[in-house]
Amino acid sequence: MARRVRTAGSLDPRSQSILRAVIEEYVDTATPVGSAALVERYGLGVSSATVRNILSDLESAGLLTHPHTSAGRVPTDAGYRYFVESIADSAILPPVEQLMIRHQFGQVQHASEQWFRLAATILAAANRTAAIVTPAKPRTAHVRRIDLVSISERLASLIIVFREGAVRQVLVTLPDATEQQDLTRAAVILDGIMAGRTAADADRALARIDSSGPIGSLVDVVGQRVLAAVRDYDASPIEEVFSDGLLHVMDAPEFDRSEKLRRVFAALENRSYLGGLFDSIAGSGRVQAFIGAENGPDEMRDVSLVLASYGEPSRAVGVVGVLGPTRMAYRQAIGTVRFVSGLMNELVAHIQA
Amino acid sequence: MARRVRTAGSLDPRSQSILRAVIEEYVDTATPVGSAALVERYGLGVSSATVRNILSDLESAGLLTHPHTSAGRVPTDAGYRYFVESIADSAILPPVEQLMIRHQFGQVQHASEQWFRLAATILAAANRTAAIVTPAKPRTAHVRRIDLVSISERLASLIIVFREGAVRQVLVTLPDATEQQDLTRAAVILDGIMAGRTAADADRALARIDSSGPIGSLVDVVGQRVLAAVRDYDASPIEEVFSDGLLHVMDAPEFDRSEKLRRVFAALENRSYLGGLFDSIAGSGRVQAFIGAENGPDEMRDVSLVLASYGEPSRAVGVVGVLGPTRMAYRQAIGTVRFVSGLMNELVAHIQA
DNA sequence: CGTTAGCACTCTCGACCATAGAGTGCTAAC
DNA sequence: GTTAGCACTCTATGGTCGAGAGTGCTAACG
Repeated sequence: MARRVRTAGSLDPRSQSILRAVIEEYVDTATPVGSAALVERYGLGVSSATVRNILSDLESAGLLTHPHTSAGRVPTDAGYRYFVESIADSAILPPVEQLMIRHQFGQVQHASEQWFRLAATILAAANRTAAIVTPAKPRTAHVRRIDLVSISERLASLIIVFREGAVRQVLVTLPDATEQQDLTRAAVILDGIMAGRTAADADRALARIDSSGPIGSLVDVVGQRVLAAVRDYDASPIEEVFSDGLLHVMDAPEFDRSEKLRRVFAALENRSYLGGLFDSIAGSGRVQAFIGAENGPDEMRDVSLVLASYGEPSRAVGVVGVLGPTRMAYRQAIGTVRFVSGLMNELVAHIQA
Repeated sequence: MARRVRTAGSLDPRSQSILRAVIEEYVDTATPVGSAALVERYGLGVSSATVRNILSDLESAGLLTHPHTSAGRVPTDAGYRYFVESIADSAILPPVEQLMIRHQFGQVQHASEQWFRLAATILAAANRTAAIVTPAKPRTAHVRRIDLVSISERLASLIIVFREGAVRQVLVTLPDATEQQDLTRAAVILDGIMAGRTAADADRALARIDSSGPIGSLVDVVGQRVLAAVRDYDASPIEEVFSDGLLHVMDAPEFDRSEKLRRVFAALENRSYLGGLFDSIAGSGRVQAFIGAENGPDEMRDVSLVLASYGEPSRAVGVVGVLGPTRMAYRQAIGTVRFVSGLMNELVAHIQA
């Protein structure tokens, strides 16, 4: 009897508040919620019979389901979606929590790796879910600095600092026995050639290099390694994924029997999936929720992600977010993710000034 | 009727081979093994009744147990221990596999991080267990090189390269607006002061610095940050843990119901436990197995670790190893861990030459 | 004296069944 | 439109039963 409710787009206020109540209760208890429990615990001024009618309407609107005839209601993905849309704008972290998080960032050493870890830890703890953070990564990287440190006669450590903040270190086998002094000279030359360049630029610049003489050939060899490293960095869709709170996911009762859990972990270890997802939000600047089956692949149909990108789209962007069961405290999740992504924005802006 | 068997120390050959058969079968099937199955599948030239007698002896020697009266036998931790001792020396990886692993290491970029990842991946795949690798870390680190890269007027990236191969990057807020040129000068000065030094040495050297003048105060500020970073590096028991194959652990039937699994993951996230364990093997240079309850803490009583250290004890040491259910293919595990740790040894020796 | 066949005994596991409880959907009255 | 009442449905729980697996013991055997 879909009288009151026609489409998910327009719900009368009472239906809406009952939907909220169902979601709230289900998020809390993880068991299907019945009409009696709602009336009892949410002081709606009506009887359970009335609530039953409305629940039935919400069900035919596709926002709730029934595991079986005699069980209570459970939100569908569409139900969560409706809920999320309705709260998205108002989900803002209370100032107290904002302050606490800021404080924690103040405590830590000013190394970007520490920030990513901390961001993941904070998100995980605040939401009792898993959290994911990726470093900001540019589409095409620019070299800022090149350094060579002698390790032994024929081996050196090549260090590349990118404008976007990342640092890469690789070992280089040298064509001839070489002193630190010559390495330093080569590094200065390369620095002059490469600084500010992208992989494509650098390729052209390197072609014009005079590779005669002992230093020349050294510059040539190392230059090629730099190029390879920059290309390598460009090619990987995500640099690294910092995660925390996987235990929280294990604790969720819906992942009791380990099959679903296994699928989730498998999807997480598989970076190409995350990479694709991240592409789709990179630069949008807004918090986005991916609920259950919306995620596409089957292995993620039991979880939701709440993600936001940070950074300047024209420079480098990264992603922060939270992963948990579809039965997730979305308001809290959206609030914390929004705030933390804003914070990461500030940090990145600071670095790329 | 512990006739044939008195202590775990001396077993007659037949008992020994039956113990092996039980372990082999149990590792394979994960179900208690009965006398009939043994006779049938292992062509022992005796009847099941005889085998039963021996099984009973092995049980009173503490090497096997009974889940309940009418079930087959299951190895105890002591049983595995006996088995491990008896094969430890002979567990050597076949040359073909050695070659394949070497080949894979040859494929990868010469960056130490990649090696750790690869080592973990190889160990996990070869044993169908989880694998753990930590970078080689010195007890007290020596600075090899210091570099400063300007990010903005008041912000610079400080890069510290350690003799032992690690690289650390932190951001430094500068006391005054500073050009790259001055940063470079400061870096050269600091490099002169710090190179080859430990935290303690550097502390003394820094105290004697002339911190007057603009460069002087810059050197002072950055010097303190270097010191802090070096101390920080010294203080952390493990730099980082690379792991892979956690999914394999989830797949083991003994971790069906997730409680045990949860405990294992919790123990893994908790670094202090791993740190302690690693301390106890660091520098021994041998492959060591920690079987079930031998691990001490309850949360690890269902798993075994097969670990080896690598590196020069006087320099830096790291750990490689494998983590799986106590029901683990120890021969394979010991073989691969031994080989990979040897490989890591070579790589480290190469770097620290 | 070690080995073996035979057998009674024990315990688990899955199937089956009955019952209690939760919650719905419908009807009829307000 | 709301509500009380009630029949109905489905799950979850617990108990019983039989089959099957495997042991331990006893007595016979070489």
